[in-house]
Amino acid sequence: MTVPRNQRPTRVTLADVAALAHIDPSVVSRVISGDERLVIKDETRARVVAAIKELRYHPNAAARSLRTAQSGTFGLLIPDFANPIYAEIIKGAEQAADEHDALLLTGTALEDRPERYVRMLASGRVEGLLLASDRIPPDAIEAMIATGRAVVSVNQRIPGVQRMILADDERASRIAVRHLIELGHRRIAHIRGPVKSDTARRRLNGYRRALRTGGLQPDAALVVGNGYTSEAGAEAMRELLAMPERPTAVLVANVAAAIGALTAARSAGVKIPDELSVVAIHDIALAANLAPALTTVRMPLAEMGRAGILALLDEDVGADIKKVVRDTTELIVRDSTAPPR
Amino acid sequence: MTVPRNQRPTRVTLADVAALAHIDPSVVSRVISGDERLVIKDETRARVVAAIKELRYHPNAAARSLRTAQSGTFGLLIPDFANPIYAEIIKGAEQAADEHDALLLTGTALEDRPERYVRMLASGRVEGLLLASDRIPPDAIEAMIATGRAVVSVNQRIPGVQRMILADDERASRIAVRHLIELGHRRIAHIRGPVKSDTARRRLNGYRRALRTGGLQPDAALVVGNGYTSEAGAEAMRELLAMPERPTAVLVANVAAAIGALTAARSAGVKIPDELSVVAIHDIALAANLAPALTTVRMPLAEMGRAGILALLDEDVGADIKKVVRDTTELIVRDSTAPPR
DNA sequence: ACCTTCCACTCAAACGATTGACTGTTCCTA
DNA sequence: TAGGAACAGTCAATCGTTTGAGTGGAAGGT
Repeated sequence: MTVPRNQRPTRVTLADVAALAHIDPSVVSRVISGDERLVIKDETRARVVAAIKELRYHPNAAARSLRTAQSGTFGLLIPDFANPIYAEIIKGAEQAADEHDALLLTGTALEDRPERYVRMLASGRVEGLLLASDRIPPDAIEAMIATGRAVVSVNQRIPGVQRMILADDERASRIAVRHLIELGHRRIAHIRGPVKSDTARRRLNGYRRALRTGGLQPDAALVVGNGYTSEAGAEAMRELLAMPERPTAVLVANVAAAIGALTAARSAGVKIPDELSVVAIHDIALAANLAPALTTVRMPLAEMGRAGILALLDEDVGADIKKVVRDTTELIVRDSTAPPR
Repeated sequence: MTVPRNQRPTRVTLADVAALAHIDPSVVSRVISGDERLVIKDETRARVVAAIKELRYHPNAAARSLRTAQSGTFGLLIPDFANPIYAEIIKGAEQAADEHDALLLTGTALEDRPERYVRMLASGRVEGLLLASDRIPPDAIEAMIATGRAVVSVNQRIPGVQRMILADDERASRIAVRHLIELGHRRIAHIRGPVKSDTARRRLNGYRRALRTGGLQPDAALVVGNGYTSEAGAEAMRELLAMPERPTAVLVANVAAAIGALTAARSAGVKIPDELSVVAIHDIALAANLAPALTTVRMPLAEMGRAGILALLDEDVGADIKKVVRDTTELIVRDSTAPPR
């Protein structure tokens, strides 16, 4: 068996196609781009199409990009691929990009090398950047904005970024807490996200507001935690369980933290939901497979990814936007919440 | 507050830098690329560097790419971002790419549009492609190979792809089954992956071989399942639990399936590990947070991603490779395995 | 018979960086 | 003191597409 030696038979170019079709390269270019103003005989067009097919011609992306100053690629920065909520954001963004014939280059914002992403923008490799990570140093943010290209943050506010796609975090918390109050809980704790996180703050606000709306007095002692990781969630749960008067229910600000919290509760022999109800923000497929299956508030993650790409495509880079995606925020009741004993 | 209007002050080019430094563009180019053969006064070099800094010059990626015929970007195709094992592969690949100043464009192989990825290769947008998905139609594979660019499969064999990075799937199964046998199990089942999957087949082989090595006779009735999803795992577990004479232990071919299997067992009221030991292939952070914490065999996922990128960087596209990454394959015992009652 | 319009194309200048081949000084050596 | 090396750069072609501006002939109107 011989390996077909496609040893780069000198790349096929527009000129090759044009020569084969006995026509000027510019016509081939216009045929490919579907130029409306092109007037051409059907027969000639057919010759061009046939030549493209025969030579398996594919336009060179770099040349096109150089000429048009567009790369057809957008960037998306996330903190960690292993966190399933970003998988949802990526899916939404990828699909939206795909629908607009663009590519999506997703990367983790390696804290030590933020200038990589500034370069991506400044060099024109990507036309715009979606920021879904809160770990980008302020000076890198500033440098990104300074490139004059589209930069949009999703799922968070970032100082200096005037265009953002947000979910209604407050409302998500309120929905969750209302559920717990309706079940009869009075002593409701909150495992919150990172202190410096914008979403964590908004979820905390929603938690407080919902308590008051339900006629309960927020108790600062019942707010613990400082992180969106399962380790942070486990740590916070241990803190709650060590309290002299334990809460009967807890809202966890993020599903990753909730996974750790459930594990910590299990280790401590606490029965869920009998002794403690748990509800978390973010619904992912995994939630149904936890023990017990986790009650969650679904957040429009994929929708935010999609909206982010649409915002990048919107050519008006100057205009500020603050779009809140909310339509699919809803409570999904599973087995981790029940009335208090 | 006025928004700084970086309304594209007509892009900064090499010529601008050269003009500011009173030198020829070619010198600037050579300074930037670190050309060894360039002879230049220290003072001149300093002027160039200062001009670059002052203008915030960043070389245009498209122009460079057009001239050098290199894009500095590699592609990685996965079936699904939500599957945590791919997060590991991505991490390894991204880091390796980063170390070589390359970018990684990760995408899901949307079954309906495989030609997108052929185009990515053929248009020169990516220099090489890593295939970690088994859902790519054969004709798309063929078209990719036909571009003459580097294509390497990771974690699987793909017909037509002569370069691959594999893990030792057989060995992973053997390690897992040996563990079960050492615990005293005699009736050991296997929840296998997709029938057409290469890795699933190799894991099945390892399972059979380990049974024989342990003096046990493989029983075809104890091999169930056909998928790497949690749904498939749950379904397979139900099948096992419905058997008149239940197994006392099961090897699940993949951690996603294991998650579903655990859920199904829990729903059926089966105590793990008391009534049934479960061990799965692939170790991910989540495994420690399942109920019970899952015993796994760690596979070198990140290492495969890394090795894949290195293979793409290896310019010799013609040479076949079959590299097995194995160094980190090891058993991680948690709470889901115990001696049979 | 002359002018205009339409048709079906062709021409050539960009886009911005890279790179092999030169050029014009000094300085040294034989 | 002629010849060559070392120095410090300059020149210009090239990568492959896109796109505004042109061109020559046929058809149509007056």
